Formats: sequence, structure tokens, C-alpha cells
Amino acid sequence: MVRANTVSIQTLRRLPLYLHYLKSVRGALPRISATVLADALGFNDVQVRKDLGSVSGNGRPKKGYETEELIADLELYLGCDSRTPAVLIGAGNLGRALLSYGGFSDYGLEIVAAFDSSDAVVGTTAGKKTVMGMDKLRTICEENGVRLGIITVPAAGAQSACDKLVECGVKAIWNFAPTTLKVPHGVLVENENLASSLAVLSKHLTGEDTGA
Amino acid sequence: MVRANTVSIQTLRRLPLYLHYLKSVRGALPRISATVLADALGFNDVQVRKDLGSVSGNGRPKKGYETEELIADLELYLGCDSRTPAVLIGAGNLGRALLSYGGFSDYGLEIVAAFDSSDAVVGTTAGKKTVMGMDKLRTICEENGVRLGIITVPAAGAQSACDKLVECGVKAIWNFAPTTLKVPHGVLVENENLASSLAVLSKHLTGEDTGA
DNA sequence: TAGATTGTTAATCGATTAACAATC
DNA sequence: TAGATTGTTAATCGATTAACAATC
Repeated sequence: MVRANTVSIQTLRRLPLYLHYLKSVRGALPRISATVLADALGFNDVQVRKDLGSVSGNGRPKKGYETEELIADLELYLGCDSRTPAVLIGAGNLGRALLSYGGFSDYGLEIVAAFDSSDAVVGTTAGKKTVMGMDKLRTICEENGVRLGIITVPAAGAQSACDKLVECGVKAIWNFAPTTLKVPHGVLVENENLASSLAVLSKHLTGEDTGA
Repeated sequence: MVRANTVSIQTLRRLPLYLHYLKSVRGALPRISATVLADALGFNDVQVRKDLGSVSGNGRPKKGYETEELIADLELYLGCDSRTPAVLIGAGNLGRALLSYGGFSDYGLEIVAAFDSSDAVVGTTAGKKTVMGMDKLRTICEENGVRLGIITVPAAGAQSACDKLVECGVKAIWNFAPTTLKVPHGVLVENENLASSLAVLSKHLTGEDTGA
């Protein structure tokens, strides 16, 4: 019987961190315990044990986990083996940065094409991809079975870009624009909100000034 | 008596979103209620009321909040008026994107200088700033009273960049590299972890395939 | 006044942490 | 065997949501 999907969203967010660390020590450490992993990443060891248990269950008392086995389990769970085709809208600085960043392929993400509404940008290249006009969006999405869209346009154009993606059958949107997007039920938006992170950092700094 | 700082980190992360939305409707809406705001951003209305209550308390039954007053309260709380000088290490694509992005100044962040360890990049410009060599880091930090550092180097160089920042007196680090950083007590690290977000999105997509 | 809206107090929910039994 | 480590069950903690009283 297949175990129910009981992995919480918080756990899900930590899994790539485990995977990344394990890959960096594979070879050096043939086995690794939850305690060691927790220490390396600054997490609670029980938390790590629980997280790993929900995707692997191959840990053995006294020994810990076989590093390679755990990597394989994590990659399987995260779908790193399968390709997830994606499109990106907005080929400004941030868009170009994401296009050039090679690290996503480790997690199965493949940005198949980039789009921009500005004629000045269409035709230029970034990360070995040529930027296309918005009129090509539907065809590309259909041909590649794209269900993931990345939005890196300015705030003002984000909702419009989002609507177009949804029309083309996209079911998950990675939003880098500082706006809240309205989407139909069944479409997931993940906001990469830089202003939120900045607020946490700034507060830490000002808090120190007046702190005890 | 000054109210104790009881704002939770989750609330703190939402405050910039309120501020951003309010700015977009100022003029059009002289007053706004928590209910309307919640609706616009897709939050629970009680949550919004609680969030706003912790930084403003100027809401009035039947009327709601004066938009301008609320904006002022949020800006005051978030320290948008005061300048927070920061340095950035790693002038690759992502680093350049952040340097060129003008939106941070709305929240008081001012990237005073960018650094890179590669001679090939030193001397080039990005976002009107010239990239400097790492040897200049200490001087710049001291002269500008920098306590916030942004790391946009590849994973392998992140800890080293982090250590240098801490040595120069930085107390808050915004880490875009996919690694966990070790820092002394009192230094806050905020990880902008793209792999985590990607995991959530991917799981949503694969979950649909097998889902009920 | 009546009703919309605030702000607060209590209940629920979910995630983290602690305690402990199982096992190699 | 003894002890390290896993995995599970219970307790704690924090955040969200619901219920309700206060008020303009």
C-alpha cells in the first residue's frame, strides 16, 4: 500500500536543503545520521528524522542512512528525475538571471522558453534561449505541455501575464513580481516576495538598537 | 508607554504586502477597511485586522482606516523612512538583477556598493554602481556603517563571503546562495531559497496527476 | 437608531519539540 | 551486551480562525 501524502508544506520546503547538503558530502560520507544532518543545517534532529521518515524510511538504528540511498529517495520524491517544462515571462534583469542560472535542472526544472511584451527585448538571447514575443506563448505551452509559469515582469504587468499563463493551461505560477495575483481555483501561486524577507532583516537591525 | 514588540514574524512578512497594495490605491480610496484589504490580497479579514492593529490602531468602527494614515504607520514601523545601507557580494546575473532593481528603495534599502572576487568582473558597472574588489569591503562597510549584507555568489563561495561580512560588522545577511550559512549568535540569516519554492510548485503539479 | 466595522478573547489548527520505546 | 540511533506517541508552542463585545 502506498503511504498517504502526509508531508507538510514546511517539510517539503526543507527537503531540497537536505538533498543539496547530501550531494555535497556524498563520497565523503557513505552513511549519515539525522543528528549529523541536523547539525550541519542548523535544524532540530527530531525534525530531520521526521522529515526523512516521511520520504524514505530506510534509516537504521545505530547506522543512520545510506547517503546514496537517501539521495535517491529524495530525488524520487521531489521528482528530480522527471523534467518539468516551464516558461518565463519578463526578460529583464531578474528574468535573465533565472534563465542563466543552471541550478534548477538539479530539481528537474527546464525553462523551455522566455517571453517578453517589449519589442526591444524580443529576439535577444539569455542563457542560450532566445526571447520570444507574447504571441508565441500559447503554441509553445501546448507543444511542450507546460504547466509551470514564472513571472518576472514589473508589478503592473504581473496580473496580465498571469492571466495569459492560466489561459494556456498553466497550473502553477512562480511569481517574482511584488503583487498578489488572482487565479482560479486549482492554480497554485508561489510568491517569491523579496520585500517580506527584507522586512524581517530590517526589523532585526532596528530591533538591536533599542533591544535589551 | 511604548507597546511591546509583539509582531510575529509571519505578520511582519505580510506588512510590506499591505503597504504595497495601499500605495497602489491611495488617491482612489481615501479610506479602506480590513475586509476590503483582506479581499484584495486573499487573506482572512480577522488576520488583517490583527496585523494592522499591531502597528497602527487608528482604525475606526464603521469607517475603517484612513489610507494615508495607515501607509504612514506602516512605513514608520517598517523603517521605510530611514536608510538602511547594504553591501552586495557576487556581481553575477542575480547580483546585477538586484542592483538594477529600483524597488528596494521604497523600503529604505540602499545598496551602497557591490563586490566580487573575480578580476574579470571588478570594474564593470551594474545599476549605476561600479563593482569593487573584495579588498575594499572593510573600508566601505566602516565608512557607511553597513550592517546588512547580500550574498549572491555561487554556493561554494557563500560561507567565505558570509565570514567576511561578519568580520566587517554585518549583523543581518540576505542569502541567495543555496547553502546553509554558519554565523555567530546575534547575526540573522534570511535565506531566499528558490529550491524550496520550486519544490512546492513541482509537488502541486505532480500531486494533480495522481490526485482524487 | 441600526448596522458596519473594529479590536479582543477563546477555540482551533498545524508544526515543532520532547519523551520514550524499538532495534540493530 | 551496551549504546547509538531510529521512529512514534504525547506535549508544547505559535499562528490562524471563530465568536463576540465595543463603538462610531
